[in-house]
Amino acid sequence: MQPDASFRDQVECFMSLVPAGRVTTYGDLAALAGHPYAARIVGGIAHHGDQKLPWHRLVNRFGGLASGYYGGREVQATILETEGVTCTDFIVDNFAERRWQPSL
DNA sequence: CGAGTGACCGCAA
DNA sequence: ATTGCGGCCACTC
Repeated sequence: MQPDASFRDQVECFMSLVPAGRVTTYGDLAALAGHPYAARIVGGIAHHGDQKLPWHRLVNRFGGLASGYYGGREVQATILETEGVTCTDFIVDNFAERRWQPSL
């Protein structure tokens, strides 16, 4: 969270802080970056951002996997299971309890 | 610089 | 209950 870090940088920063076995929503990341209404930007950036970041831990507010994820949703689901997150029909199981939050 | 786009969110019909 | 539409903001071309 550098002062000169752009919205995109802040999102990527929080993203890298997300622990394995935990997921977060676009809206939450956007709000953490300081723009609660920029949830779409997070997704847009993600597609153009670094695949090295845990984008697979990004889900919509329903806890469902994103559509059009790099490689395919099945890949993301598999990765999430590898992280310790169980998914059913591309939906994170116990999403409410698996949702990661920075200061809560 | 201007316009278009986007892996979303929320509400209305 | 489900479906459709608009809107906010930042990033890309």
